[in-house]
Amino acid sequence: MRYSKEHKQETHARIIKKASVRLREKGAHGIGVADLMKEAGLTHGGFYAHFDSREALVIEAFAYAMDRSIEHWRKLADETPPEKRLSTIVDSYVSTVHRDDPGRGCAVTALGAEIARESAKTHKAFAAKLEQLIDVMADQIPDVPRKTARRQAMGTLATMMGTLVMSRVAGSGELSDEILASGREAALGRAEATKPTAKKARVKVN
Amino acid sequence: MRYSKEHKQETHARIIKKASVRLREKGAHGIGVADLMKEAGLTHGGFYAHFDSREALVIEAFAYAMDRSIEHWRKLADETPPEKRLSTIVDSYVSTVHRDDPGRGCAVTALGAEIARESAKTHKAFAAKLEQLIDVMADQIPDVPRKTARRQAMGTLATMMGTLVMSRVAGSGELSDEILASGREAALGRAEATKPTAKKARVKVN
DNA sequence: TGTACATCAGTGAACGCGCGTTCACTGATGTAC
DNA sequence: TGTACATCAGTGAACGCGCGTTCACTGATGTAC
Repeated sequence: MRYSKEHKQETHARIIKKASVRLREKGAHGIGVADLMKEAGLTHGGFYAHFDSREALVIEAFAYAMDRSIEHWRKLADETPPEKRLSTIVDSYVSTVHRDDPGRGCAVTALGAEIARESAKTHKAFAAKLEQLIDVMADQIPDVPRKTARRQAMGTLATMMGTLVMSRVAGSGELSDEILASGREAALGRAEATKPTAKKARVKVN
Repeated sequence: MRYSKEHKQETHARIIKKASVRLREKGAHGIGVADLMKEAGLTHGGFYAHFDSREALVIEAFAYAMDRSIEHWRKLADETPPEKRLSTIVDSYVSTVHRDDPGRGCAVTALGAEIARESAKTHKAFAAKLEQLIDVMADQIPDVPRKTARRQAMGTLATMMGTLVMSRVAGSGELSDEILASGREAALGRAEATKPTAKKARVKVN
């Protein structure tokens, strides 16, 4: 063999890493194979030594992005006392930093609607990673049955993601900041509201 | 003049109407000018008698879709007693019918992430319509100051939109249905929680 | 009312361009002796 | 250790195709007389 196995793997990983950033920034169809390879310091011809097709790269790059999110959330949770874990994740997600840097942010908000229209293969891969994301979120909700935690996690995630999409649509002015603030409040308010004591209080008024 | 002014306007409207469906279904870049014209029963050459560019059509078609949403929400609200208006809108939005028919659904969930990457012109048009959507939503929240209503509206909208995006990413199986149920609960739970009495109860536990 | 002309929405061929993919080739490095 | 050979990651030209846009033309209908 000309190059060591590691060499090829390293190149492969580099392509995916750079692509995962640019695809989140520009959309699943917003950047071409040639430019993606250039990002990795290569020419376009070598692409097919690493991937069967452009679509295969999109799938791998997406999975990579989702794995980084999952990893990031787990790390945030590890560094935070249990009762503050959820709010720490929400605060880091629903932020101007995240809004203004989609390339290193959540792949669901950046690519979700587009991927939902792709081939069944791409779609399936995306759905599997979303399920993992829900699980990590549910892990941060203590003192309730798993089913409740998952339900809670889905609701909170939906608020977080919807907030980010809306804030990006709104640009980066006053309205956008207002949306972020409202979304943060909505996500955390509900999180608070379903803690055991809070839940009791909420039930009282329904 | 060959045709009456009305004739051209009718054709123009027909192109936009059909395009607004197909663009929501296939994405802002998912269908070409020729196919869009075919949808309207025309050939592609005539396109530029109606629009300066493809982008101009996307902007008009998007605005049309948003206007239909706004109209639909207002109509739903008119037909519903005040205290049930918000939940009626949420129920119709966070539904399998909406999830499975993006072409006739909310343009923000279908195109939001994509449009956020477009030219400033497109982006601005989108942002203006989003603001209107927030206003309509805020109109359905009675008994609180306008500012609170708007904040509440943004949070609820974020949950609704995030839920729909997530459910579409999840496909149309069990997970997807679970996401819809959780999102509906999250959106409505919060709406309840911020009614005057509920708000008081929630403050108590914070 | 009937006829000649002007208008312009709509047609369909053609354009230039960018994209995903293919392919013959290169040359640095691992392997065999 | 040194040399000849084999491998294959990476190169860059070329391909076919679809797309947005342009343009010369058409022909149905409104208008002028």
